Amino acid sequence: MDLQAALKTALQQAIQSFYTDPNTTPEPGPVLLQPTKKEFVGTYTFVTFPLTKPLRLSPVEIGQRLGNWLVANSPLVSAFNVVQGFLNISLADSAYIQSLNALIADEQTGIQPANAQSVMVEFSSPNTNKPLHLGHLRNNFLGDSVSRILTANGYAVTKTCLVNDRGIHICKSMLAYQKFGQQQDGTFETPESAGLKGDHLIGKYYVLFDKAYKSEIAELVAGGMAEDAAAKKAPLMLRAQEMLRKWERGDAETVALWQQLNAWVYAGFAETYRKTGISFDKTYYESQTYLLGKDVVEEGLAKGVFYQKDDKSVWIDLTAEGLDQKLVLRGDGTSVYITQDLGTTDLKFSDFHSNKSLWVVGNEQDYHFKVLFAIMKRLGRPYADGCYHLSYGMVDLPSGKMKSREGTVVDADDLVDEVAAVAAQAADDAAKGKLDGFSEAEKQELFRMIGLGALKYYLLKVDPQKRMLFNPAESVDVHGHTGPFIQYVHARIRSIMRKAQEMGLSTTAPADEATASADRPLHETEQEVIVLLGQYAERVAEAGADYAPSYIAQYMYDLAKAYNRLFAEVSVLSEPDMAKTQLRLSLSAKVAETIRSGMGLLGIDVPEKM
RNA sequence: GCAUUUGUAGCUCAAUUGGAUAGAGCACCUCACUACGGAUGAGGAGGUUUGGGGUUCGAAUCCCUACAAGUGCACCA
Repeated sequence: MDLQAALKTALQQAIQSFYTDPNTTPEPGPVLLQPTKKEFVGTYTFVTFPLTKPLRLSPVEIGQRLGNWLVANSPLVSAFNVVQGFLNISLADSAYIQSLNALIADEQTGIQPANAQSVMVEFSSPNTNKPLHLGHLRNNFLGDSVSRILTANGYAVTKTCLVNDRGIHICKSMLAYQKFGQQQDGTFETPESAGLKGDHLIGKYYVLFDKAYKSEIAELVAGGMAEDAAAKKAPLMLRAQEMLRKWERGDAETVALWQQLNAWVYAGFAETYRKTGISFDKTYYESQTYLLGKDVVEEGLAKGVFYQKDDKSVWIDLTAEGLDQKLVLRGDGTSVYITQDLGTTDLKFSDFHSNKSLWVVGNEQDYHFKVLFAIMKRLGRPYADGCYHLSYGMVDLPSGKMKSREGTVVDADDLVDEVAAVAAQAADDAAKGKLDGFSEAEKQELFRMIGLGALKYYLLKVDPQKRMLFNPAESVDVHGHTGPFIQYVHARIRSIMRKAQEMGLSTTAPADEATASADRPLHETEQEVIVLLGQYAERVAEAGADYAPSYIAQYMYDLAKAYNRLFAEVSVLSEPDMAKTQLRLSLSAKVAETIRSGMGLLGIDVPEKM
C-alpha cells in the first residue's frame, strides 16, 4: 500500500476513535488528504473543518486530538502541527523507506491488470482531400494518449479511425486533377513524378480547384450575378456535383480515379502516422458506411421514436432533453450526417461489443454528439450510456485562426520535420560529447524522438477542452515545462545507472531501513520524490477516469523537477554512506522507470542519452 | 437572438475537484559549477483570478448578473 492510502486508513481509524457510540456514528465520509504546502511543516495535510459540526469541537481541537492519536497509534506518523483547521502530518522516515521499497518491488507501478472492460477510441478522422495539419496532431496525440492511458487502467482498447473518403470535397480534388494534372509529356502527375507525398499532391489539387472555382465565381459576379447564386452556378461546382452523382452510381471511370487518388493519400497518411507513432486497430471508411443508418431510421419510426412529416422527411423531437427537433432522414430518402453516424455507431458496437466508446472530435461538434447520444438512448441502445464525446478546442496560431483557404495551415509533416531539426540544433549546443559513438541514423532517430517529445508534450499538457495557442518557438523549446526537460532527466539518470553498474552496484535493491535512523535522516528532496512516486498509480487512474493526458503531463513535470532538486542537493555515487548510495540509486532508477512509463502514456519515447 | 464553452502574472498554462499567503514555464533581474550529465538548481520582481452581487468557517472553483472571446443553431459532412 502506498503512503497516502496507508495514512488515510490510519486517519480513518483516528476519526472513528471519536465516535464512542456506534449507534449514533455518522458516516465519516471519504478522508481527503492534500500535500502540505511548502510554507508549512509536514507531508500531508488533513482539513478538519468538515468535522466540526458532527463532532461539535473546534477545528483546532479536532486537529490536536487526531494528531495525538496518530502519533501514538500509527508508526507512519512522526509528528504533527495544527494551524487553524489544518492538521499537518509529518511522516516517519521508516514509512518513506517502506513505501519506496514497495514501489521498487512492484514492477508494474501504475499499470492495472485487465479489468474485463473494453473501450473503443475513435480519433483522427481525416479527409482524403488534404494532408494532415496541426489540428489533426492535437486530435491524434489526444486519441493515442487516451488509448494508452485506458490500456494502463486495464481496459481492452480498440483504436478506430473513420476516414471521410467520399463526398463533394473529394470530387473537387478529382476534378482539378483531371483538369490540371496533365504534364507536358501528356501523362498525368503522380506522387513519384511530382516528388510529393500522395496526400500533399491531392491537397495541391484541392487548392487548385478552389482557386479556379473562385475565379469562375468572380467572373459570374462581374457579369451581374449575385454572389451566392454564382457559387451554386459556377461550372466547376456543377461538374463536381455531377461527378459525385457518377460516383454514387458506381461509374467505373470515376470510381477508378477515386481509388487511385485515395490510394496515394492513404500512402501519405500512413507515413505521417508512422512518423508520429500513431496507429489504429480498425479503419472505417465512409464510402462503406454512408448508406448505413436507414434501417435505424425504420426502426425508430416503428418504435415511435421518430416521426415523419408530410414531405416524408423523418425527424426526432429532442426538446425534452433540452435539444430541439432534428432531421434524421431527408424527404427524398437520402442520408444526412447523423443518419450515417447512427448506422456507423451500431456497426462499431456490433463489431467489437465494447462497454464504452469514445469519440475524439473537435468541440464544434458538441451539439451533434449530444443529439447522437440522445437518439441512441431513446432507441434503447444498451451501450448509449457508455458513449462519450472527448471534445477538444481548436489550435490557434499567433497570427490568429488556422484557415486552409488562406494558406495559414500548419502542415503536420512539415512541423514534425521542423521540430526534429530544432532538436538537432539544441543538441549541437548542449549535448556536446554525449552523442559520440552515435551513427548518423541514430542521431536522426534521437532528434526525432526529442522533437516529437517537445511537440506532443506541448499539445498534451493543456486541458483538451480549452482552445490553445500554438507558439512555434515554444512548441520546440527544450527548457522549462517541456517534454525534453523530462526526457533529459531520464537520460541523466540512465547515465548514472550505467556508471553504477560499472561499479558493480545494484540499481534495484531495496533500501536499507536503517538508513532512516535519527542521526542520518532522509533529505527532504528524497522524501518529496518518494511521495511523488507513490502518487503515480493514482494519477494514472485519475487520468483514465477523466480521459485526461494533461494530468500525466503535469505529474511528469513535477516528478522531473523534484528529481532535479534532489540531484542538485545530494550526491548519489560520491556519497560516502553506502546505504544512502543504495537508496538513492534505487530511488533514481524508479524515477527513470516511472518517467519512461508515464511519458509512454503520452506516446513519448525517452532516450538513454541526449 | 438562443444554446454552449472559455476568461487566472506581460505571454503560455496549473491549481489534487470548495481549503491555508492562487502555483509553474517563458521573458526580465540576481546568485550557484573545472559538474554522479548545466538541456540544471536557488532567489527576486510580477495577481482586485474580466467586473458586480450571492451561498459559507472558507470561492479561481458553486449560484445570479453584466462584459469579452470561440463554437454551434443547414434537408453540408
